[in-house]
Amino acid sequence: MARRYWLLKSEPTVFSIQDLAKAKGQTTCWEGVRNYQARNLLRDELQAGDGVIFHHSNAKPPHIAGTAVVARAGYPDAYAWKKGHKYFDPKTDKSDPTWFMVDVKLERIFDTPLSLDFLKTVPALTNMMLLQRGSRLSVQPVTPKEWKAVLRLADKTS
DNA sequence: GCCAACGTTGGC
DNA sequence: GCCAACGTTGGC
Repeated sequence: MARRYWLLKSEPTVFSIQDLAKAKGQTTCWEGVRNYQARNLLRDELQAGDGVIFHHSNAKPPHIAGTAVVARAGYPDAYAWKKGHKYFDPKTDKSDPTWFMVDVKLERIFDTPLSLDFLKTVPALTNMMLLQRGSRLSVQPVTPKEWKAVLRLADKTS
C-alpha cells in the first residue's frame, strides 16, 4: 500500500517535538488518545513508515513544528490500565483493549515553524482538516498533496 | 480567560 | 433512544 500521511496534535507544554528529539532513539509512544474516532485511526489505519505532521496545539501561536514517521503501528495503550494515572480508564479490560497507541520517530524539526495563520493563506491547504473550523480531532488524515505542500513550505521558509 | 464546537454522560 | 447538562479541546 502507498505511504499515507497523518497529523498528530500535541500541546508543547505536555510533549513537544523538542521532547521527542531528546527521547531515547528519538522515538516515543503516542499514548493518551481517548477519543473513538482518533482511536480508530491509530488502531486500524496508521502503519509503520507512514508520514506524520507534528502539530503544536495550544501554543502561541499554534503551529506545525516538524515531521515524524510512524515507527510502530497501533497496539494497546497500557496507560489505560494504570490505576491513578491520568489516562487510566476503569471501563476497559486487558482482554479487549479500548485504547490504542502508535510509536513515532522524529524525522525533522522545521527551522521555522509554520503557524496556523500562515497555513491558512496557502491555497494548497484550503481543505486541510487542521484548518477547518471546530476541527478537534487529535489524529487527522493528511493527503499526499497537503503533505508535499507542508514540506515545500518548510523548505522555503528555512 | 473566553467561548464555539463538539463529544460524553445520564436521567427519563 | 432522546436530549439537556456537562466536560474538553483548542483557537482566539
